[in-house]
Amino acid sequence: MTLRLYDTAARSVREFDPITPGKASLYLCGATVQAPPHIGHVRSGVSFDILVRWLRASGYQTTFCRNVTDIDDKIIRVAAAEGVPWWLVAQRNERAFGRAYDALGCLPPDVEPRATGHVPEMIILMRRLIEGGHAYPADGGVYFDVGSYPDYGALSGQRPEHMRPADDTETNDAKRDPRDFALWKGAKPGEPAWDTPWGPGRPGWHLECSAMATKYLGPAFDIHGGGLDLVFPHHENELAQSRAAGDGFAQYWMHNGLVGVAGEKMSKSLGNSLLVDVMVTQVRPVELRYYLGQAHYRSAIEYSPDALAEAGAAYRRIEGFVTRAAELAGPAGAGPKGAAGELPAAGTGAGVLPSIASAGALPAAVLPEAFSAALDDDLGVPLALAAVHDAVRDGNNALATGDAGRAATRLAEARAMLDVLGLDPMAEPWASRGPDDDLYSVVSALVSVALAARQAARERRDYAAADAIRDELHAAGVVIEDTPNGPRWELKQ
RNA sequence: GGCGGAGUGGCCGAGUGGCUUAGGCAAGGGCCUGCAAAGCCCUGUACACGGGUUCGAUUCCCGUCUCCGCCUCCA
Repeated sequence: MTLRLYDTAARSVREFDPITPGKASLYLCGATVQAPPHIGHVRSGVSFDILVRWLRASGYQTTFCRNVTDIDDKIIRVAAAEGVPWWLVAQRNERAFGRAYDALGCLPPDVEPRATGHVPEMIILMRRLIEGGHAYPADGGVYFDVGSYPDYGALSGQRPEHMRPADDTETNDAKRDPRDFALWKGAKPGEPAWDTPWGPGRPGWHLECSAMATKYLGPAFDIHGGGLDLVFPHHENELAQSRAAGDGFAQYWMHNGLVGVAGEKMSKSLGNSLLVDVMVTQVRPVELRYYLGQAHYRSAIEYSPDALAEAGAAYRRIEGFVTRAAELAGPAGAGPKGAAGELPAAGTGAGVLPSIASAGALPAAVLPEAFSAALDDDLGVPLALAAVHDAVRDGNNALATGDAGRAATRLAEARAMLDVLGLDPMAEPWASRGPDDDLYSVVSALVSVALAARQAARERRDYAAADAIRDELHAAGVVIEDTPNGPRWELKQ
């Protein structure tokens, strides 16, 4: 089974046939750092993070480039409103995006270029376009001549003749045609500017992505990704300008579905943004990742607190199995959570699987066929998660019947699958405090004392006392479970 | 006006021309447990509406309704 991906340009699923066998290159339109990220932004990040992990797990040597657009109209506007330099706004929001990606467990890209650092590359690209008759300088700016490029509209299906004229067309009569778009915007008084042969100004949004993508991935690369809302005009314009300049550019265009709230797209102007910084204080980041990743990446998500809570419950079921099975597997597979001290080290011990994130390892050997087939089919995460749940159920059965060997096998499978999805509870960044933690050892000792007292009470059938101890521990955030091998405990929240 | 997408059981969410009632959450029943928690087993209902094609359609086609995204800054 080979990887098949939906290509927006082809409007169909295509077999992935990379430019260089064994390698994959991916450019993702990342943040325009004009505001802090909301969960729609990180849904895109999570979706393509899963793609990168799957490409690597499938053996592709993958180069992942995710840009930062650190100059645009809104950044300038926000800075002016606050009376601070534009770069202060850009830096602040870039940090917030970085926090959000990290919090959601998105692997860092191999390259994360900023637009303002690539003006020379943009100048070169503009010069090529002007010399080729596809662009023209006018009134301080440089514009792409849509009429010079017959394939314009190939990606989005939009035809220039059908486009609604922009409302502000009359205010920009430098353009030869209303549909022409700015490659470079001429400087206005008080605005940041970079020098070019055509005068000072700043990058147009589309140009920078073409310049950065081809600089780091080559004139032709494999996959270009982004949110569905970027298909037109942004990606259409990128494609037009790069192809017009003679570059092969992206071979596959992938777009993730948007996250809606109350029937509307999330957007700052509507005031309905669910900011990641706020969300992660209300829900565990790993559960937020599960929620954003569980639906197919091309589906629209309509946010609701209930749906988020359900996703959290589903994840906790998976996590519960992994934690309990790892404890049974012994120290080699010991979980990050509070381990029940006295459990016998039964089983073969699954050990700690190498993480794709850290080692680029290939756990494909342990990946169930159903899982791989699901992801190969245009990243079918929903079906892949069904395979995870199958392993969890069977693993729980094994645990219940004391079949340690089978439990260990299922644990290994589950963790390998979860690693591909960035959801392995025992891998970075989800692993929580464990025996290495100073405070943990104190808590562990205290809980052990309490559990011993509870056991004593149970043995003399003083259940009221035993339950009182359990309730008090519970109130303190320590949850007790009695197992055939004795009580175990975990810190919850 | 143009382009694209969606309407699935209480909820989230896959998928397919006729056997997967995907999977999860929630619910009910049972097992286990001193009780609880966790876990396991079992159970239920669906495919927006109206036509058409077909031996047969939730899945294909047409129409209707509703919704969403884009055409302007946007993941």
